[in-house]
Amino acid sequence: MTLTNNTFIGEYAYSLDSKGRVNIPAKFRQSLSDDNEGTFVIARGMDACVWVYPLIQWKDIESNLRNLSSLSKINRTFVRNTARYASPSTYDKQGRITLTSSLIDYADLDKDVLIVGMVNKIEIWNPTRLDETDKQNLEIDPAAYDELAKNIII
Amino acid sequence: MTLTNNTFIGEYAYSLDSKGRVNIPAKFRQSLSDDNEGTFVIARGMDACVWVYPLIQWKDIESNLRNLSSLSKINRTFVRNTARYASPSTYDKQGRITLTSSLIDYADLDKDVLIVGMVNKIEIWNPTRLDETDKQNLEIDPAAYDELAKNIII
DNA sequence: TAAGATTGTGGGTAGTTGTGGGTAATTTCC
DNA sequence: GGAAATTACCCACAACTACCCACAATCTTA
Repeated sequence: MTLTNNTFIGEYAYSLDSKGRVNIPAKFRQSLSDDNEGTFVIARGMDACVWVYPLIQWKDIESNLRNLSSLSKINRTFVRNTARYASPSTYDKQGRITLTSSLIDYADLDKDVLIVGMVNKIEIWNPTRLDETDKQNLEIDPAAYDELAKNIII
Repeated sequence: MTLTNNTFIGEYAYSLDSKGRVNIPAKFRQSLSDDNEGTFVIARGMDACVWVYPLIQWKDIESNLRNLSSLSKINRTFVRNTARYASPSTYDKQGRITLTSSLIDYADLDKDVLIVGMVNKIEIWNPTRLDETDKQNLEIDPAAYDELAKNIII
């Protein structure tokens, strides 16, 4: 039942325990290729959530960051903000990763969390924050959204 | 008799059992190519129904989503809304797939369901909801049909 | 028309998955 | 260098899911 390697879809309601651990859904783990070595890289999301990349995917991002010249101010800022809060996390025998308290604070995570598959990465949300973000996104220009949808036949 | 591979037409009245399983019509299963690995991807429909894609069809959508950079907010929203409610489902020896309770709620499914072939995908409806949707659609602007006629020969 | 094959539906069971907590190893700090 | 705190690893259990078997209704074929 594996789709494409290192690809994640679906939504799961899990819980963050007192030690800062969250389960990675079994379906996501099955999709991981071996060269990820059971390791993810967790980072700040652009929205109020935690981004979780499989190691392989992150290495790709790293090499892209490497190509951004630090001569440009926006590049420096972007690279700094991306790299600064990122950290690797290997999952235990039960399939859980440990989040840093800095990221738990950033995403405002409590006991109940939502794990969302974002195709090439995973998002961890406080359900309330995700609701709020959803509502804000209703204000997105429908024309721009349609334009995007036009290029993808669903 | 199979028409084209991975192509679905016709309507079937089946039932959703207490475990959330629905049968995929035998005719639909016969049309599936082997590279689908007996797997569908179920997702939220644009109407109040469940969309069921053969794996191959979904992989196409997935690879389009993969190419959308998450730097852009509209891209993130689009990927999230599409991927979030999707989930793979392999059919069992009897040819049934299991629906998630989230999708059963969304489509307001009860025991009796209607399976509708939509050419490249399958729809699962609550019969009452489909009736309602049909009635609303009678009010479609004839001009819209004329516009459609430009794109398809029937 | 009758026998056989196929198809749709229901339910039992064994294995998997999510979650909590305990203990040992490691790191930090005085 | 040693105590305290933190982290990593392991075990246990309850809930759930996937797999299997059974049977009745329908369709096919001779």
